[in-house]
Amino acid sequence: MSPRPRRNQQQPNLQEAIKETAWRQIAETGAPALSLRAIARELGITAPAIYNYFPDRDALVTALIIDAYTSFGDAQFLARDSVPAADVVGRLRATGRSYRQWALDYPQRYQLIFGTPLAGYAAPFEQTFPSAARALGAIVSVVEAVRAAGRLRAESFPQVMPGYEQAFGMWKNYGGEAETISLSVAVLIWARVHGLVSVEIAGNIPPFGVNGDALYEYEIDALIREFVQGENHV
Amino acid sequence: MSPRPRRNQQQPNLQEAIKETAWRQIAETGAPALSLRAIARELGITAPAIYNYFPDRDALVTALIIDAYTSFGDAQFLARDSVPAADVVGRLRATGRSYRQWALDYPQRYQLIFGTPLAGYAAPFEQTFPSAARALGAIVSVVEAVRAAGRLRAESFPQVMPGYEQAFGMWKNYGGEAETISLSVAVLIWARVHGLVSVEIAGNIPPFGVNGDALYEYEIDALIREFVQGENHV
DNA sequence: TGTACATCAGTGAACGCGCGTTCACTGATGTAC
DNA sequence: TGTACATCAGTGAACGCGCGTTCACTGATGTAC
Repeated sequence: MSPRPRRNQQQPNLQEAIKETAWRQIAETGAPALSLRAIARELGITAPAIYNYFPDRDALVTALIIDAYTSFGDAQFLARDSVPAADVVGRLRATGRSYRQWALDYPQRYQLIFGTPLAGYAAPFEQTFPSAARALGAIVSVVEAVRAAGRLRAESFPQVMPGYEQAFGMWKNYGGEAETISLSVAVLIWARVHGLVSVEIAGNIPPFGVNGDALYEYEIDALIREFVQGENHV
Repeated sequence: MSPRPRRNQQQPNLQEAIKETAWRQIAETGAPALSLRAIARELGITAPAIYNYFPDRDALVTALIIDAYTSFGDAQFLARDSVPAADVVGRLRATGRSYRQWALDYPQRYQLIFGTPLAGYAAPFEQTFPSAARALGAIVSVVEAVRAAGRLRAESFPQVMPGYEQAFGMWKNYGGEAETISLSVAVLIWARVHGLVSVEIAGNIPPFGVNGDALYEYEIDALIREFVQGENHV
């Protein structure tokens, strides 16, 4: 009962080809306009063939979202782990930089997971949550490391919101252990970083271009100045 | 040649009724799914009747965007002007609070103007720019007032990006006079505020609820701490 | 090596749907005399 | 006050389109003997 060899020579991995084509279309016409028939057309197959790989359109979207979170999380952890664990500030900086870089590299993916939700599509929570929690867990882990090193300055930071206690409980299963205060601070850091990045990506104002680098670095410095105490230049 | 009285008793102002219905539909099914036929159905008229008020679907969307910017700008200036001009910090605080409040009051409007752009729709720049510049000009004017009072702390702030010089030139026609540095700082402030608000609105994480107030106040305090010097409590 | 058979990825026709937009029209409303 | 006329907001039918999804099918591929 060995697995059957591929039959289609042109598209050895149709499942992947479908997703790649979907991303290209999302980049061109936006996620809401994603169309199975258009994907099939571009791939030179007929639309029903897609149903051999995804039960329906929503399942394809879900797969795209999970892939995006996974790719994003990979980039986050790769950046974090490129700096020695002892250098907590360096890790915070690297993770923050990586956040923007990934968003600039894959703006469509970024918009799909963090932008306006798709109309008529509700992401199945149980399916997407693990990859989402893992991805956002990188920043949490870095903040937690700052706290564990006794260098988190958050005395005046507002208490985490009650509604988050439950989410935080689930978080621990996928995103790793962290004190509540670390999660709270991470939410604010995430919001700041997301703000700059989404403004830069959305295209509602002129692109930041190279100078976006300087603005972004300034913002990361401001975050470190505000939330980290002790020698900040390693 | 006096204007003709209304003929339709049920809908004395159909143009407005169309826009209101459009907003309701955007709230329910998202802006990309906005449909003239669905609007007509809800209003009890036929779809072609809409063409007496808007030349096509895009024109309706443009009108909605302009209305949203206008409403947003009104709220911004109302908040700003509720504080005496001499109290520059109070004005910054009031404008910042108003930003979030308007977004929470009208999340669909907020998403339409600041969220992911609509696929296949390109806002006609000349039509939307004035209301957009005016609306965002409120924050700029407040930062400029801080600067004019000699209290803007922005020595280490990165220079404004070259691509913005042109945009800034146009800005002055609609958003008012301001030094380049004030615009630069305003962009960052806007990005921070937008980050928190869009995270809160998008629904990708649990809602902040009442505790969002505390987090938002913290963020405004942080901005004032960072960018304003002198006695900050008036 | 050769033949009969099972698998199953992809096809092509068809379904019902909602969409934006056009067009000739109608009939109530208002105006001119 | 009464009548003929002009206006024009809204109608209803129709267009061509693309969509997601179903279904019976086909025919190349692989397997068993």
